[in-house]
Amino acid sequence: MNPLIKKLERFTRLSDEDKRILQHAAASRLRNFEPRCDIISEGETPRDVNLILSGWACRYKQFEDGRRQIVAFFLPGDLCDLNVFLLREMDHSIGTLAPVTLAQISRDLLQRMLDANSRLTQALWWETLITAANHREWVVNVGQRTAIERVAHLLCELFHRLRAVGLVREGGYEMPITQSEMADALGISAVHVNRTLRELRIAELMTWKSGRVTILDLPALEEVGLFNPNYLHLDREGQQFDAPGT
Amino acid sequence: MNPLIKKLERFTRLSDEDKRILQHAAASRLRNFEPRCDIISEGETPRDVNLILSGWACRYKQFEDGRRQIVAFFLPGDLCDLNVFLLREMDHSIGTLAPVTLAQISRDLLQRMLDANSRLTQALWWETLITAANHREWVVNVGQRTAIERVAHLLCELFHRLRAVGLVREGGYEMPITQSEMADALGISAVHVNRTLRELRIAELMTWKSGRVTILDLPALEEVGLFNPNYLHLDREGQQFDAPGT
DNA sequence: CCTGGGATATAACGCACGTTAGGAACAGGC
DNA sequence: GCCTGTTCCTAACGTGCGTTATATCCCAGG
Repeated sequence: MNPLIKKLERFTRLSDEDKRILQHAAASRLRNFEPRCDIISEGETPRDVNLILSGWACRYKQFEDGRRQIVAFFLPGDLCDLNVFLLREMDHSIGTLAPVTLAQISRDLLQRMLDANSRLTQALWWETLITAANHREWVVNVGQRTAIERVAHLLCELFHRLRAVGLVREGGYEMPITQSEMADALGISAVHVNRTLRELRIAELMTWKSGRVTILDLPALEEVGLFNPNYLHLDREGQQFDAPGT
Repeated sequence: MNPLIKKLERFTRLSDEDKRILQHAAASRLRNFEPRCDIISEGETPRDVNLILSGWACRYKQFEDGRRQIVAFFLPGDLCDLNVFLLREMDHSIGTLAPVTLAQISRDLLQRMLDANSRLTQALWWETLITAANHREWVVNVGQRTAIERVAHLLCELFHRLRAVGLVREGGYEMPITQSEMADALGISAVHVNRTLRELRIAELMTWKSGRVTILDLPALEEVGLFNPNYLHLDREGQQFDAPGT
């Protein structure tokens, strides 16, 4: 099933018509990308909204001297993103990590979807605000947390987000990235990521081998990472829609 | 003049009617806040959209152990923010730094403004996307930059943003926060902020005394901070509006 | 004028993390 | 099977920044 529908349904009730429209959009212009290649680069003008159907991608910014910061992960069901409507040029890049299949939704089609359906408009507003909330938590993560707190926090975030689209099985999930990429997301060195993972492994909170993470003790891991899932806003919200202005 | 209008006009042309509506909204329910108090706290349900008319505020998140991360500064003309429409509870707090005057715009009024005027709707979309872009740059700032790069980068950001609303005079601006608050925004200690400011002062790039920052050499400061203003999207954009779907 | 309290300034010391280096494990190609 | 490259893992050493402590400045209040 379309992971975007799955995700949006956590937030608002979608009619059969809504789902049909989304299904149609997701079927438009499928493309496949290799791992570690750019979907769109900083400075380019965005043309389409991309909906990730499978695989992992990320937003990142890179300095000329080679330093790189990943500022968000894209998982199946994520839209990347609505900048296309408004911003003349990308201020960051979007690249794949694992092999990705995505649907390119043209600005035109999306505009027609929004014009015709105010519930979808609201749902996409919601997506945008959640993205910003996620960015804020990442600022906190790299700004205040210690290395072990950061690693634990990220593992918890991925667990919750992947569970929301049905990709957690047997208490774990596929983790198709390298420790070095994780380091770029957390603002610490790859060596220190490795040290930190060892600590978590020894504490029997999680394991990570052959591309699969298993969470052994979620409450304990959340405690280590000072993790509060409220910023993901994954519980059903948005009842406000039906009665705006109360 | 209303700083919000000034800011939005950098992005799109506003009709007299648009301006009248904005002016009206900004006049609704004015409130004053003392320095260092919360406008809305994490966990609360937002009721109004607040438009900062004068003074400085910030978004922040705080841990129980006292650590705090400021994730964004609000300057005059900033809206804080559209979460009110969609999110049931705040995942962060908004508090003042300097004394603040703001206009509380009710959800009701804002909804009517948006329904009646698609150009304003687009302009607020734009505001939201810029907010997210700003958050991303802050992730990069705390994740990758060294202390001196962070300080320089923040000083440059403030310079550009304040200039956009007409608050830069004689190559400098009012800086109504403490070094300790700056430390919370940059993810470094207050002591190290002080050390770093000394370096910038000795290099004759800037001065900061009695609540006023003067930028002595902007190009050099931008170079130290690896600063690229593209993420602020302050140049006129949004021509796409008038011909969506091209 | 003096006094108190917060902000700024600077120094001394410690540690969490970065850097460098190298070996082990693993995957893909032939 | 072998070769080659990438990722993982660990150890040793260095450093940028945190912590603690104290002095100084500045302004508001009396």
